[in-house]
Amino acid sequence: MKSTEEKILKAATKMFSEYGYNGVSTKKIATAAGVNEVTIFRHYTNKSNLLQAVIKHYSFEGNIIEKVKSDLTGDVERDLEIFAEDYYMFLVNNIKMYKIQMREITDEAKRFTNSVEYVEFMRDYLQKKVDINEFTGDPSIISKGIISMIMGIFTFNTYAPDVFDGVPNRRLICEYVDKIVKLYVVKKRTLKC
Amino acid sequence: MKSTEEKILKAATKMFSEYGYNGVSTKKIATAAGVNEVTIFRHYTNKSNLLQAVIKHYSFEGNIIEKVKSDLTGDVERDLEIFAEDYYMFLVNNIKMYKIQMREITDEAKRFTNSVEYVEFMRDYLQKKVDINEFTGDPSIISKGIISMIMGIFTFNTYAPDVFDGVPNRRLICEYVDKIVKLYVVKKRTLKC
DNA sequence: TATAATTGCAAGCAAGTACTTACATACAAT
DNA sequence: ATTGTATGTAAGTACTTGCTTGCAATTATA
Repeated sequence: MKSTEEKILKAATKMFSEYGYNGVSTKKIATAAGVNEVTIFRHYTNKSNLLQAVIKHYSFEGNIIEKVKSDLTGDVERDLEIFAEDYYMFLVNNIKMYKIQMREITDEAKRFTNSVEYVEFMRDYLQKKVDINEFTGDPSIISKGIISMIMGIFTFNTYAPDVFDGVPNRRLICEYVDKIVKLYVVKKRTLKC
Repeated sequence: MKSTEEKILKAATKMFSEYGYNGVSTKKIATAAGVNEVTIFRHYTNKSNLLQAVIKHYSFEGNIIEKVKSDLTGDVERDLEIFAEDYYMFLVNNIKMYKIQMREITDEAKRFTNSVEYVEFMRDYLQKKVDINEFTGDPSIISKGIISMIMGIFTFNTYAPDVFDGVPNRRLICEYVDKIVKLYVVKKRTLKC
């Protein structure tokens, strides 16, 4: 059984992501959550505070660095795929928060902080592989390129899937990772796509 | 001297892109435009209609297909750079509309229609180059990859520039185009970045 | 069983919103 | 000089919104 706070938080996340902060009323959020409007104010004081709670709740939920750390194998080629896949799944799983961040967070420094950490972590990983001569690309550029590509694919897929005309996201991601492998990984294996 | 309608349209574009449709009042748009609120209703009937006018006005302004057609040289390597540069500049020049599209257009089919046309045009261009053996990549995948990469770079740069940590957008774009040239262009020239 | 905490309900308030109406003013075309 | 057109001003209407208050009902705890 879900607690009242959870119900409110879940409904708020859904409504904010669909209609935007100013596009939905506390009354509607309450209805969606199946609680009385007053209950929202009792728990979160005011509407703005509720949005902050939604954002805060998300940052604990989606710890992508821990996830990728536990997935990595040590093999550069495989790990590049994992970096791409994990980041893509992170966006897919947090699509509501992605939309909220796009719309409501006005402070740049607080937006996509997960992505900032992720790209730094990937850069450091690749640098180590460069040091032991397993990888020849520029870690800073490659890591930023990978998450940019995935963000772009995800953005189009979310807002204008027509652009891809049926070509699946993973195919595009795989093709891109393949290019990097071909050009910069020392011991290449077979191509995946 | 700008006409009243232009002043309103410009102010509305700015306000909608910054604060969202529901985040700004007609009163505020009027003040920003330096006209009386009533004048807005006389020209655009209602607020929703004003948003439509903003979107419509933009679709005439940013004809990216005509632009790239006149820029293309026939040389694959150079033209790939042009496709990338023109699309990037298109996004930069229309950043306000980009934000409005993200926030306010709920009908997917009407979002990023320019990009849909652009990617089709690029795909057809590349297919011709494949037919005459100047290019060996998959036109459908490569064209979608290019605009995805640029969209991703632009998205991060707009919403979370921290991700790039000072690395310029054009550098990332150039690196990506270089990869495609290296792998798929038959007669390669020198590298650009 | 008694007590405390959580929630629902009804009413309301102050402010803001989109939009309207009526009238006055400025200016350009005839 | 007159007329039509575009704009400003002032006032107001009907509605929504965020938020509060008081009280009753329910549930959990002791």
